[in-house]
Amino acid sequence: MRRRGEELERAILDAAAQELRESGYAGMTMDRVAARAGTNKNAIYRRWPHRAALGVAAYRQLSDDVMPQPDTGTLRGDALELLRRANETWSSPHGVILRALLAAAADEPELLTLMRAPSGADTMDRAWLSVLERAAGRGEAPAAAVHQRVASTPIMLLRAEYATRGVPSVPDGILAEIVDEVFLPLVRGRA
Amino acid sequence: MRRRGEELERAILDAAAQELRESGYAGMTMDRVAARAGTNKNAIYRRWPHRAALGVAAYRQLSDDVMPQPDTGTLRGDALELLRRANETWSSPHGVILRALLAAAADEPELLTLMRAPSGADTMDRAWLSVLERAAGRGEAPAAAVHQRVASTPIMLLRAEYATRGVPSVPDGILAEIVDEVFLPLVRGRA
DNA sequence: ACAATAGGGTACGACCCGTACCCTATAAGG
DNA sequence: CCTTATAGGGTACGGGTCGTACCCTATTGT
Repeated sequence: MRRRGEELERAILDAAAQELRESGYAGMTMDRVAARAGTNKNAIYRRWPHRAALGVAAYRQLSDDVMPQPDTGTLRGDALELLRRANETWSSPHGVILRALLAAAADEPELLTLMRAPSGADTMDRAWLSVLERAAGRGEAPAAAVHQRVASTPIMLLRAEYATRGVPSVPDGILAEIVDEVFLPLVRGRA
Repeated sequence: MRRRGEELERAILDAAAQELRESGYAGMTMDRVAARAGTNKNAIYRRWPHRAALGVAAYRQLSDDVMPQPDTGTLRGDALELLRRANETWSSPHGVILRALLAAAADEPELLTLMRAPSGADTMDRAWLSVLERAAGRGEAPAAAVHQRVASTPIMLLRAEYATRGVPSVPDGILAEIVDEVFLPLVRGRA
């Protein structure tokens, strides 16, 4: 009863994901993945060329969370809510792994493109855009502010916050500052 | 004639910096640094605990460029100029090394704080603040917009651009977009 | 002159990646 | 049903790296 193809691939991915969970990307070594999957590195390298490629694939197993739309009735409330959720995601164990992967793949462009989807960048952007659209519908924001780059700004700032500080989690005050000092003035102008 | 203390330390740092220049951070191996400095790893590890620590210290040798104040007469011109310079810095060989170091030190908070200074974050922030202050003096910006977080936003966005795309350099159109769609509306509101 | 210190030389253990080789179970095809 | 190509399993290895240990020697300062 020797596993093959699909089944074996699943087993490898599960093992890699488990290693990621337990030891992070730095601890996800090929030998350990092979051992845990009950196979050998041969079968792994036949499928993924690098350790990093396996890491990305395994991370994908790990994260398939959807980002539900918040609807607090105000632009500020929606924005703060989205930012808080993003902060939770990034500071969670998943986020730690994700950041390690991003860091490790910093100089391999192909891996970065692979990372884009699982990092939730697209669904995230859509969520922010729809928050902006609803605000525009309520008259809380001008139509000109419904813009891709405006929508992505708060997340970019949060991400940069993680990159510059080494903190495990960004304090809530910073989130509020991003919303009140950047996002809201950007959308509505300064009152 | 055996070198000691200050002199030896200089030689090690110079060797490390040279290795960084030639082979990047990944290629800056301890053995090679020791060989190039004409010493051995002993002397290195007596001074720096990690490879990463030596990398940071060596990078400091490499980059002591000042950021001269642009003064184009308009807020938009100043901002675009600062952003272009930052883009050049980040896309230069130095920038590549810097990014590799930042990535490598992503999970060691002490190293991140060490990186803050050489990454030019402080001088950069001051430059942006003074641009904002001059704009306020000309009546081009409200006093409320002279704010730390406003000042740091464009650089944060540029940095995030480097992080998400794997590009060696951010195209000028993106810089203009950051200025026109985010920075200027943020400072002056939407006309 | 002599002891404490710091460098130099070298070797080593531990770890990891990626590859090679050889054997065997399985699946497909005649 | 038998044969053959394929893919897994086991294992070992080369190459490279980090960080440490040991022992000897030059230099410094007392």
